[in-house]
Amino acid sequence: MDVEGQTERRSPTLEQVADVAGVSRATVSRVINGVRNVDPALAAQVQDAIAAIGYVPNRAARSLVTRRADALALVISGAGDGGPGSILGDPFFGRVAGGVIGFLRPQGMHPVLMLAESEPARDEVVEYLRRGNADGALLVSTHSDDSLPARLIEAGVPSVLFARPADPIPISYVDLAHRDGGGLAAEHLLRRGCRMIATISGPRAVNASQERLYGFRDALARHGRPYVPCAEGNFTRDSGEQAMKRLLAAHPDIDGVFALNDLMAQGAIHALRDSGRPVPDQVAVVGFDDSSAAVEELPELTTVRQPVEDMAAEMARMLLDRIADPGREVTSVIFEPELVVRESG
Amino acid sequence: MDVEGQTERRSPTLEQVADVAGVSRATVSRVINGVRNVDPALAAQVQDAIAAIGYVPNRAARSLVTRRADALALVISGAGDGGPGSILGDPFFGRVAGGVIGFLRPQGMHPVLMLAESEPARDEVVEYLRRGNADGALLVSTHSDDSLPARLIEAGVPSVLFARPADPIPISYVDLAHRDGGGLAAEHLLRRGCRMIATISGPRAVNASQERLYGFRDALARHGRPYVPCAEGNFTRDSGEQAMKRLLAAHPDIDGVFALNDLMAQGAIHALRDSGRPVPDQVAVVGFDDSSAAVEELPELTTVRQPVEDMAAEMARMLLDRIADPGREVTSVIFEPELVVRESG
DNA sequence: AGGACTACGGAGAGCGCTCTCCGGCGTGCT
DNA sequence: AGCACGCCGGAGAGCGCTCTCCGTAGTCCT
Repeated sequence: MDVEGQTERRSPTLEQVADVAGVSRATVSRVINGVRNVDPALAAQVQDAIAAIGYVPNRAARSLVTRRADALALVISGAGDGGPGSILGDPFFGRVAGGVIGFLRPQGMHPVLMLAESEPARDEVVEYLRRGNADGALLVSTHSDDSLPARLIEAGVPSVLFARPADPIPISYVDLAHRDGGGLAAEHLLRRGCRMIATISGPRAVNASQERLYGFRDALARHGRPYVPCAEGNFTRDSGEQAMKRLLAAHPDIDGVFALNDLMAQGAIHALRDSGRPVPDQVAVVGFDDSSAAVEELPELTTVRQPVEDMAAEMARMLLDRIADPGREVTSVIFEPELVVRESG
Repeated sequence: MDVEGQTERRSPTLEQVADVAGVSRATVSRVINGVRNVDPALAAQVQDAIAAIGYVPNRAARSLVTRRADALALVISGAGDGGPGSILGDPFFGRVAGGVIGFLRPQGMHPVLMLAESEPARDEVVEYLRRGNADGALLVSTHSDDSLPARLIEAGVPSVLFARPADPIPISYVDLAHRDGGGLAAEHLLRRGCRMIATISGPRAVNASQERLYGFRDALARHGRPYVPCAEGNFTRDSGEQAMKRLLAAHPDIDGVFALNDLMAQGAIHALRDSGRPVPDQVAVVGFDDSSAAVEELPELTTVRQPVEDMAAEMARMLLDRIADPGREVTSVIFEPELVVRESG
């Protein structure tokens, strides 16, 4: 018993296929990659040989010569405090991942999942990509002051962002017309006849939050409502509940609330219920995202839909384009939000 | 301007480092990989050269000779109906991914995320792994009749399962002592003095569901309660709500409910509230998992905690062990659940 | 002091694949 | 009928790295 022989059972190589098919390596390679015309009879021989010995191309060998990893990194950057799990638990990332995978899979690619919630973690992401472990990065940042986009550009790694960068750097991105979304929410609340409208915002550092708020306030201002009270949350359910309590303490007559995401909207609804203000009868609540959280709890949320899966798929498409042609100009695609009216407002 | 020159700006190679440092490639390789003793003075020279020209090792070249991809696949198998997003939206997978990443990252590894919710998708997973894109698979199956574990073994891909396989196949896994968890829930409800106890189960095909139920019923039987009504759900919030309604219709006097996961428990609570039975005052509800859903909604759930992150980390550890030493026997690690008492029961 | 052993750097052979270059043959045009 | 061109298969040179093997130098034991 040769122990070496046991473990060294190697998978068949292209050369073996060539031997079996009675052709050269080059021809086998051409058949596999579909480049140039190969005589149909020869091609069939090659295919038979491949099937006969169960050949699968070796990715490392191919990568070595093509200088492509045929892999993308999906980087969740600027993640929070509660360890790796906390951020991934957010259904938002599930939607992004789902959209990315849905697009990539038909191309035989799969994303490498990376978290970059600390500075050393970000170093590692850059290092990983520089090594050629992936051909590019899909970046989902939770903080707008994230250094990663700039660092990736500097390292020459093709990248596409989900949401525009805070600083003007030459990088492609997809984004939502957040202001329009805020406007949609405002018009809806106005249409419902709300008189005392308040908002629950996200952290100031989050650009999307600012934009939604801006669009909301702007629309209200255009209807002669210059002042909108605002309490700051941090996108968690609990923070929404706390924010709502603060708002109620200051303005007991609130009859309309715009929360900048669904989770905070749910929290707000609970705070309202606790204080004896049924939703939507006394207070209308509008969320943002149309995440799964919007329909998981009653009343189902009226919310501004963000087509996250489509945006994620587009992001992947843009990155693939860019990898195929690195010279191409950076681009951006902005998606339009949509109001989804349900029970809460 | 030579266009070729533009795009062909290649990253420095080990050979260039060797030239700069005035040593051989082998020595540079030894310094980088820390094998054998290298004269400290030479090692320093090499390190300086690496820093000077910004060298990073090429992963493909290394993989080619070491026959290792230094990557693992995290496969979510048997996923459901609602497209890629639906399953990833489940916070459970976020916890698994978080646990895996938390363990893998310190080793410089990152999981490749794959979905295998259809037969062609499973084919692709096998193919992907056979190509050597990853050294092994971390498999999270939602259905016990999943063919993937067996196929991966057959393909010689080192694999570790989250939850034991339905059929006895030689594969390593981590799992929870689900029966003990069911027992914990039963004893808690008994302790609370519940008289009419019902259960909301998951799909029959899910082994974990059967086990939790078995443990629950067994504990009840030991206390002279041979019969426990059961309505079947499918682990979604809505199915829990529907199941609860069916249970109430058949047994209006229910005062204790054990739902086999938190989401269904939340749904049950809503159904109970809608029917004018406050939780926990009239009916005690116990969930399972201690997912983020358990505390996102009021009342916060009394539930059986499953240490998913720890289990996922252990799974990664086991897989790495197995890859390092393929001859090693398959093993299993069973985690103990823990009762977390909150407001709902 | 001589021999054997250890320590450590260098040379060189690939790992499995792609791709350029070359050559032979068949076809169409003059 | 001769020549040029296009089509397609084969040969061979690497891609960047690791690792075995070898040689030299230093060390310890008898």
